[in-house]
Amino acid sequence: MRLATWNVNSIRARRDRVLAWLERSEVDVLAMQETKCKDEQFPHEAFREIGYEVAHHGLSQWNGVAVASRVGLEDARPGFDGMPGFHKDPEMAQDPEARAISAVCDGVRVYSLYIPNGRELADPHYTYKLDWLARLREHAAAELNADPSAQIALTGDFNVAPEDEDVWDMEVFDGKTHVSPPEREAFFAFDGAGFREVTREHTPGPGVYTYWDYTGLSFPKRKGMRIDFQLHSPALAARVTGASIDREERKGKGASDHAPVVVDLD
DNA sequence: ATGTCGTGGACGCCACGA
Repeated sequence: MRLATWNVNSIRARRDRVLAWLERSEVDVLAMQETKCKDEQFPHEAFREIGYEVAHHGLSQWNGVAVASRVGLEDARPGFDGMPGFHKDPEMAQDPEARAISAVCDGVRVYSLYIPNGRELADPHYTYKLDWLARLREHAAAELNADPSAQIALTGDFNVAPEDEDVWDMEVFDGKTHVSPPEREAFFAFDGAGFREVTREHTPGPGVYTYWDYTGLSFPKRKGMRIDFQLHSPALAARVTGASIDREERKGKGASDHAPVVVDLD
């Protein structure tokens, strides 16, 4: 089975490009983030025509996550137990956001995750990001604890660059989000919960990224970040035979600012 | 070979998020 994750940055703007990529990439399951649409706006029929069933969770023009599969799609669940919401005023009620969905595809529970950006270190969004990651870890740990043989994939845009080599210049990120010690601790805590990041060993750096900002010619200048990952439970990680980052998809007009991150399973 | 992109609201720009 081939399992991919891709922040598509609007499925309506990217529909034909995503479909064309699916048709030639031999991907069986694709987790998408930032679909930027409500459920009724998702182009389910176009995916169905090329053989993929889709579970989508979108509440507004922000966020939006989906799992597309051509090997079965069962028990789709939006969110996860304990998922926090957000409001820019911490005193107000926190609004739910469409940042997580999961479904079982050929025996694997695949999560599509869009971790909050954090914005600035002093922003409430940063606290939200850390809380969101901690709650996700607690949920994933409980799910694995209930069945240690479960095949679980936590895939998506983590908005964390875990290693210094995951950004093009650490000095530029001094005092910024994505590289702060608490964010990195929150990321590595998944390892302690039994979830191993499986793509890096097959796509070693430095200079290997999954995201390049649209501004300032960052892609041709190779100023990117590695922030998209796949964290697998032990039973799933044992099946991994390879991984790749399709940076060709970042090229040309109409590209997402993220590249697909692909894992091959036996 | 490329000097941001996408969405929505009230337009033909602005606000917002990234």
